[in-house]
Amino acid sequence: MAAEQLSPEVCRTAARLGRQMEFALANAGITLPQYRLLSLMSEGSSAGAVLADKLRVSRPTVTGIIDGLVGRGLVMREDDPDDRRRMRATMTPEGEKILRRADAAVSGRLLELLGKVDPERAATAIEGLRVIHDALDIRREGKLQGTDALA
Amino acid sequence: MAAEQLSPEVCRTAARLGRQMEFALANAGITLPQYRLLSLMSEGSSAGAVLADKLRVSRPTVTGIIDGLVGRGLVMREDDPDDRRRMRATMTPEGEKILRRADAAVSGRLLELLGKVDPERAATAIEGLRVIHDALDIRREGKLQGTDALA
DNA sequence: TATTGTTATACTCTATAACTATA
DNA sequence: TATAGTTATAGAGTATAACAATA
Repeated sequence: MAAEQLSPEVCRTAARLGRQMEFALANAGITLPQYRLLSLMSEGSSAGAVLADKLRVSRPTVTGIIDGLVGRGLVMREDDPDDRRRMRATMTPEGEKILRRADAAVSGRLLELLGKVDPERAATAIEGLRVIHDALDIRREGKLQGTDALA
Repeated sequence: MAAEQLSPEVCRTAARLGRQMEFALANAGITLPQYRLLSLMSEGSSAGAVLADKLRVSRPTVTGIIDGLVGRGLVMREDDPDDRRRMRATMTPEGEKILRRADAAVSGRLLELLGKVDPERAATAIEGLRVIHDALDIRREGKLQGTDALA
């Protein structure tokens, strides 16, 4: 590191990568925000406010994404018996199936992409994503301390 | 590499990263698609069809993004004297300024994020993005061979 | 009073189909 | 005929503000 500011190439790569993901996911029949939401649900979160915080989107946005997923039979809305203001979203078997298909599509796209560079460098790219994963999780925990109980 | 399929964590990280970029760019007053388009223009492309191919979006989508940027004074539309069907988009000084601000915002967000992990691992993450950059560019050249003359 | 989720509304991005102007 | 770009239209994701129900 030690860099004061990252090169534009590196910055823009993070932006370009997202479009590649959209493409891969379209083949799996799902959008990027839907993929993010299903991923989060598969980790155990379900209450709307928690999902919104973790995804860093507004609550109406979560309502909309869940509407779409419910409409496609990938998610079900349930009442929370402990607090009747709350909603709980749970994945249907179809939802779990499509999430696995989406993971495979993204994996395929990344591997295809990295197939064009030296294998050692490709390994660096994958390890780099793993690092970013850890950084995002550390950050999420920090930001959300105190609300985790709702997950 | 050698992996048959990448772990869900790695796949989903690529999806989550995009949302982080949206956030950083919002602080700079720009959207992710606008950032992608301005980035591409700063590399020399300007004809609409070429921008659409490189961004991998439809031509009407490019029209829309440029409409927004023109409306904000960040881009100007010009006629191509050589072929009057064609449009050429050029960045205004404000456009260049906001692109630099956007790069800085993204850089700041990435560095802040990676500040939470071991410096050596952070360096791996940045190097990984550089690898992905190269892979994307190699792919872009392959896909667009023959149309490059229009850039 | 505060919180959860939804509704109302508006804007951006996205696509496909149809159109105009030019080649 | 073919290509460049736009318009028309529709759908998804995004936000803020306002609301109802519950705590």
